Amino acid sequence: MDDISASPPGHTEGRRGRRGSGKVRITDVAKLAGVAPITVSRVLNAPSSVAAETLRRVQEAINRTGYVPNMLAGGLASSRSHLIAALVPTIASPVFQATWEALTETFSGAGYHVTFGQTGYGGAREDELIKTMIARRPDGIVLTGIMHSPSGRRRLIEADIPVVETWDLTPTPIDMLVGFSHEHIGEAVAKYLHGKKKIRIAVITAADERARRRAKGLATGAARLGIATILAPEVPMFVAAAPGTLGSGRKGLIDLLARHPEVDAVFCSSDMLALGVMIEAQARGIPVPERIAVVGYGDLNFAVDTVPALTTVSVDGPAIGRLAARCIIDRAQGRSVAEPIVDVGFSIVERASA
Amino acid sequence: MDDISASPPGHTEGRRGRRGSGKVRITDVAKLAGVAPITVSRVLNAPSSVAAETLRRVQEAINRTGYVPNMLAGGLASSRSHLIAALVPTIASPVFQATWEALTETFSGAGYHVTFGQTGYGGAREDELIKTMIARRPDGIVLTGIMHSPSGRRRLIEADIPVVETWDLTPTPIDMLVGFSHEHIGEAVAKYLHGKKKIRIAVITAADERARRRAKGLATGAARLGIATILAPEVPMFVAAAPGTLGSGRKGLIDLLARHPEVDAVFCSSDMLALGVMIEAQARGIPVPERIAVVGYGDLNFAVDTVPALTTVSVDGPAIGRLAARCIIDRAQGRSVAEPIVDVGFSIVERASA
DNA sequence: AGGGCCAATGGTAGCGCTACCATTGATTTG
DNA sequence: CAAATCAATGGTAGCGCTACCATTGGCCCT
Repeated sequence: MDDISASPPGHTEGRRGRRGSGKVRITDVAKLAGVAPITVSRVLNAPSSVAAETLRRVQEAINRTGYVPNMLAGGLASSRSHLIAALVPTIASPVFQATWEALTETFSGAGYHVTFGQTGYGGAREDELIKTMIARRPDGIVLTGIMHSPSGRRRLIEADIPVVETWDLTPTPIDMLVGFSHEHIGEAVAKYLHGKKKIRIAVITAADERARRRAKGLATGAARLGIATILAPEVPMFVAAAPGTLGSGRKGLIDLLARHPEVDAVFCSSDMLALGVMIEAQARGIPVPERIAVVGYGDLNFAVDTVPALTTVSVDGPAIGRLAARCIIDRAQGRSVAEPIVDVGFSIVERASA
Repeated sequence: MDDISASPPGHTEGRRGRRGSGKVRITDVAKLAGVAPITVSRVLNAPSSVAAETLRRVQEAINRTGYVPNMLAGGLASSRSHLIAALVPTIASPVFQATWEALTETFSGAGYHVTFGQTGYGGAREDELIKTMIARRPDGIVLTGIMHSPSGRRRLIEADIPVVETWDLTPTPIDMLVGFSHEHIGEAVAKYLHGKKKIRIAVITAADERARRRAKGLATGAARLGIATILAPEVPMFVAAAPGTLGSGRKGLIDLLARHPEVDAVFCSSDMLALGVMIEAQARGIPVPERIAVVGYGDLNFAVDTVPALTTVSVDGPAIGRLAARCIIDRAQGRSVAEPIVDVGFSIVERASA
């Protein structure tokens, strides 16, 4: 009872039975520590409910054996997988980076692991992905944008898992929501550029639904102010796979100037596009912002270092991540979520390019 | 036996017993289809072993009930989680993007889901992360770079899970390896710049171990060629968290020119840094490549569109991803892996900047 | 025709963990 | 001082699935 006899750090003692991984299990640790398996479980999941001396003994046994709990088994038994599924267009998009970082960080602090599933910007694999995600029984699901597909919505609702939609706004979320209005951004940019005496505003955008809504907002705002907009056709290259690239920004400006030489301002759907526009402008000797003003979106870390420094739309990405995580954690702990719909807003960061 | 009577698409029939998710289980589907649970399991996991008519009936039952298998239970029972853990510095780094994309794609095609764990560039949380990853019993683990920490190596070996190390080379991998030599890259760049009559080469690098080894390779190569190098101290900002930024590239060049005005070439540890260098050079009226040549690393999608177009080191990222996935898939299927150590090499893409 | 073989399906017994209730002994309370 | 309370621990019975080994019936072979 008080003798913790060391056993050789368990392996190759002939795999037991017909199945099993042949690895250390909770019962092995329990035996070594002279307690019941459930006590080891408590040491791991609710250490405050175990006596100090017992805690010590069990922890020593864990170290001695190199025990690593099997979360598949734990999750199955407790219906808590400690897993969060995040559906994102692509993990590499710098626009969302800060959000996923904060999300991961916040969840990690609460004992959850975030796993990302990539839907692609078209959202084609979305439905299939939701199914495979639900198959792992996550404790929460975070979506990028609003889930539009009815089948996807149904699946999520039937799965009975807390869901947070992010980076957008709708009066009818599936469950919870942390985002902002893309239409309002467009309108605000129109107003901003109007204030800068720009009257012929164009848009260069990647084929992204939310970007398109920002463009629509711009058109609405401009119309209201009585100024012209030129909604350029989508930049044809690089559009599908990823957020806009430097190259498509350059091509966008070339195309735009060919068709509408009178343009005096461009609203880009990402800072990378905006950088491309400015590089092309510089190559052609077009002064920014005097001749053409450029506004980006995302406020990426390089925006402050471009020449001229980029005026851009900034969204508090980390806040979205933190709040989304909070929503799910609160829900998981049985607390009711005070604000199931949060608008984090946005701001226009004025620099030199517009 | 032949009557598939519809039951109301199961929910809210009062959660059974004291536990359980209250959701459709495999037995519910089996009952509805008039078969044993194991047959439903086979429909899902080995459909070719089931008669066509049975297959049809079971699939209809699955659709009717909206059944989504519980992979926690399945994984526990079969010791196959269909999960792959990938440890990466940060998911957002554009340098690795193509690799993770190909990796995810290849695994996805074989029925695996890839989950990413972020170690941070310092690798501080690495050990802890490995533990939590192993707790989910992945069928394979993919590492970015070589695992150096002895405790990490031990854990991985004891876990008895296939491991692939990537993006680097070592004669003593834990298990399998797909990468290339960073030293050789440095040497090749030295040779390349020497061929361009550059004799005072500097390095601007992020605080990344592999980047530092490329710099070392450059020094080695330059020394062998009898030309000078200036190994600049690390750019002090943005260094820890992420790959180099545009801003740190600009700062790097400023710093370098202040201390070593004679510099005639700069090797950057990432294309983003290189872009920053070129922007700063342009702002100062320094002609690239005539006065200073710039070489990047990564061959990111914007490299071809910078002004001047960026000469950079290209690595076949997708190949690394595909091959790493193949290694693990082969191993999982009991096949022996023909080449457990693969050197994918690299190339220098000559454009205008050097 | 009898044996062997194979394709298709099922019964049973776990996988490794935790929820749910005991149970124990020590401590408090009226 | 008996009853009630509490902190600490344990026994039992699953969680939902699949490995393993039958079992069944049809087909081929000699």
